[in-house]
Amino acid sequence: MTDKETRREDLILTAREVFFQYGVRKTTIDDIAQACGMTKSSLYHYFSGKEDLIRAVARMVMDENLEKYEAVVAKEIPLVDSLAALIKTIIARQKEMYPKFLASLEEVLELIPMLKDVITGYQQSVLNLIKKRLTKAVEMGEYNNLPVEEFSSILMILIHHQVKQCTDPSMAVLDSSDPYALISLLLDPYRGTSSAAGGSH
Amino acid sequence: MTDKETRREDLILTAREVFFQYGVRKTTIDDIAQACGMTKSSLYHYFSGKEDLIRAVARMVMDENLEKYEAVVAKEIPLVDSLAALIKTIIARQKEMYPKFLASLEEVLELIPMLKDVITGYQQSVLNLIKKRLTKAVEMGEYNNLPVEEFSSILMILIHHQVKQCTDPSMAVLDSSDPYALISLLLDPYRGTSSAAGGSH
Amino acid sequence: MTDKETRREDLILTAREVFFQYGVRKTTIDDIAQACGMTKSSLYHYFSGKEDLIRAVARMVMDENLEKYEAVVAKEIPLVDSLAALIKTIIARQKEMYPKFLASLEEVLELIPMLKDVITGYQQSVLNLIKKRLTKAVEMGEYNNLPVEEFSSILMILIHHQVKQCTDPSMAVLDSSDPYALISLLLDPYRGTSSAAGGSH
Amino acid sequence: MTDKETRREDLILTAREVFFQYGVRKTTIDDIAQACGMTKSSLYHYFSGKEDLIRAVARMVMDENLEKYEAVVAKEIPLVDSLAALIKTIIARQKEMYPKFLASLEEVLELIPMLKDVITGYQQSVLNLIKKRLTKAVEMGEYNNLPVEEFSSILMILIHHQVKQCTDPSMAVLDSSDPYALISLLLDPYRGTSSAAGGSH
DNA sequence: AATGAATGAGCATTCATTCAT
DNA sequence: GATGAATGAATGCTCATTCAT
Repeated sequence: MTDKETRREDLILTAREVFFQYGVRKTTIDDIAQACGMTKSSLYHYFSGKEDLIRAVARMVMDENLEKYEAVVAKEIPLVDSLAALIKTIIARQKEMYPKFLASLEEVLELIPMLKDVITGYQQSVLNLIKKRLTKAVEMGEYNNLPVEEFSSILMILIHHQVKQCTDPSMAVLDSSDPYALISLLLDPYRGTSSAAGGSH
Repeated sequence: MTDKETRREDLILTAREVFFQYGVRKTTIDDIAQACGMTKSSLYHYFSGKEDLIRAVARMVMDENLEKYEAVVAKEIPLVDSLAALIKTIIARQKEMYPKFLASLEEVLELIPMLKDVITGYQQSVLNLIKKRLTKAVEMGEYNNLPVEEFSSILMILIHHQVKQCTDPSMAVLDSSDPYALISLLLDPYRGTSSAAGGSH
Repeated sequence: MTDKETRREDLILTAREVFFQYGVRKTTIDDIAQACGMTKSSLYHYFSGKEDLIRAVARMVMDENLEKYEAVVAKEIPLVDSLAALIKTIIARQKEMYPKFLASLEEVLELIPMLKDVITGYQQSVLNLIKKRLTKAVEMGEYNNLPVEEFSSILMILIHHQVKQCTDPSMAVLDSSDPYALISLLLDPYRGTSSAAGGSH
Repeated sequence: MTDKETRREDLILTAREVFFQYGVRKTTIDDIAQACGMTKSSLYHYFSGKEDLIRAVARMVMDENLEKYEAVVAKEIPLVDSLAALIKTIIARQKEMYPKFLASLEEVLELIPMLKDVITGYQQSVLNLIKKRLTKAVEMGEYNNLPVEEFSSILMILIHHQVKQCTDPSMAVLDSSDPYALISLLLDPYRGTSSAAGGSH
């Protein structure tokens, strides 16, 4: 990686902070430049414009996230634990780094509609992670008659919501204190006779 | 109601149309004034600013909606039918009148964070509608062991998502073609022995 | 004319001064606003943008000019005197009001290509003025065998050049001290036997 | 010529290409640097700034042109042919190499008013070429009573205009299809009795 | 009650130029 | 001799809001 590319990566990191602190739309090129300790014009040395900047940040965030989530789901633990761990990871990631992540994604779409494919692809990837995990659980006989398609989506949506809630607790609709309980609640009716079905919670 | 207050109500109606056609952020005071057949400045006689306008519209919309939703849930039909009807009503309301409703709510929050309480209250009201209906179904023995709290929230979240999807189908995660089937899927495991438990679907 | 329209006309007059002092491209909206004693934003109350402003000024200038030129050519004097008077009028107009007139017209075209038709039309109008006058002289037998088409164009081009020279004397190629002599030089070979052919110079 | 000077000449050649492809104003230092296969900063080793660059290119272009034009006029052919050939050469030069030449010259003047002397000198040189040729024709008895001064200027101006037209046909005022005919038209009245007066057209 | 007029703060982008290495 | 990095100044346009009439 050249010097310029390295610096660019650093700048993306900084930009990410700013974007997710103020939101994508309210963030000025000037804001980012200041946070980077340089002038607006200098920033244009590394990025062709605000869109380029947003695109880069979005890509970085999505890549990082997917990598982490895949690692979590890959662990050999019971389904419910696995999903609960996934939720916790996702939420932790938001809290730790991007308080306005999802709100921003929607803003991003408004500013750069062309990014829709990228974002949709990202969401599909997360959805597929869940789907694969459910399928595996069914194949191993831990669950019977589980409508994998539907439950993948339902879980995805619930996760999405909990992530949002953790960003803005005042919007709470569903008590997110215990993801494990929530998942159990939904999946228990389909639990198989296999002794490995439940989690170790 | 004074003359001024009556006029104000009319203006709110008009503003609502404009807000939900262009979205809250993109709508300028000028847009609304024009639609109201008056000038920007005149609008300031009735509203203290854009925030006041948004607040008023938001309140009106929420009140109207709640009234409609309550009427739907009040009907004496099986639970699943009732909930499916609610979803359909909510979605229909969006499509029919406010194609950008939800997007706008989020924009609103960004522009006027102080409105958060109002919106949260609205969502709690909808949630309570669902909770009451579920409770009633349980009390009537149609469902057993149904965790009302949790399922109210889950349903609320899924409705929220489906409404969003109907606005922007490209973001689809869960196939929304048949709300009835989805609800059945979730509630069936708790269906009681009572013959009235299921819907007439 | 409403108050706003009157004010607009005033602003156009001021804008004209600024445009032709600094040139169209170098003139900032801010420059004009300042000259008008108002702020940028206020100017946008009267004009939709820089293009609108330029368009308005261009129209005003062309209309005024054509009116004056037509009056000059309408006078019942010998051809050479008539044309010499036209040249003098055009030049006087430039000197008196718009030191950068022609340069600006070209800048205008670069900024707003859609104005090309308007400008071309203006030039055609001036050309037609000359053509009509030549034709009349031929019909009255003052000149014989005069190729009207060609000489109209040639005269037009020479006028164009002299106007340019008067703006920037350092670019002088043709001594413009005596337009009358120049025109005589070109037209004399075609002078008819009629005693009215020449001018009273 | 030192190494640096040689390199400078090369760079001027390249810069010329770029200037006349995009026009002087729209050409950025970066554009030229890229075309030269170096960076902006490096260019500043050879030129003190954009002005220096423009100046150098302008001088080169003028020198080249004058050389070519002199060669054309030096040929021993009838006057009208000679002038027609000159026009054709000038126009060809524009079309072949610098589609934006004249526009650029005017842009140049706007950007660097100090270049006015240089350009004026160039135009005087071309004018002198024409004057010399006319004088020679008169001395050889091909034309009588031809006002050399005036006609030199007139021809110069018409050439200038035709060159412009060939760049932007929409601005056409004078049909440029046949320069020969135009020149004949102007000069014929002064043709001498000498058999060599006319052209071989 | 209504309005025309005016405004200030805000923003993405471009480009010639400088300078340390 | 070459370059990457950094910069400052410039510019057209938008919009919520205020105020005198």
